[in-house]
Amino acid sequence: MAKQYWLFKSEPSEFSIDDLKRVSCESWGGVRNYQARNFMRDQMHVGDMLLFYHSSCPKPGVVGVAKIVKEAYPDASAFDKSSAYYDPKSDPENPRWLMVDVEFVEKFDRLIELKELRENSKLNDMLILRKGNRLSITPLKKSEFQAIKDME
DNA sequence: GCCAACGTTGGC
DNA sequence: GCCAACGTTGGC
Repeated sequence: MAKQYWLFKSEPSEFSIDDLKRVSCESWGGVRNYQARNFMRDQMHVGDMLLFYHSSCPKPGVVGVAKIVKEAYPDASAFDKSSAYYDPKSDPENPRWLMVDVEFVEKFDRLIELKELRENSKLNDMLILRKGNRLSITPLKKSEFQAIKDME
């Protein structure tokens, strides 16, 4: 299985690259979008690499790298009434929502801002740059992953 | 199965 | 805080 590449968005006020560095490994729960879930369920494998992106903050952009260390499994927060991610329609017998575990790899020496991503012609097709894109998990081409790493 | 209304996301 | 874009819901 060829290694695949992803971009994960996170609001740094909720969970930042520094948080991931501190805990080293985190279960990526709370995804409540079918497209993003399907990526996890159907295409994500142990060893895949991901770029960590900070969204909804003063300086959105890519801040580091992580990798998948556990493939999709049920997101228990969907069954937890006290959780902000509780979904009464997710049946424990047939869980609707999934999560993966990600492990910290590196924090970039600098933030690669959204503005710079837009200026890089190698990234013209990147989903995250498309207007109105709201997916929290998007696939990346290897060339895009590499191009962004090279911008550091 | 259509589609209007509504809620959420996320950049600015 | 605004607003464009999108996903989801629910009435019909």
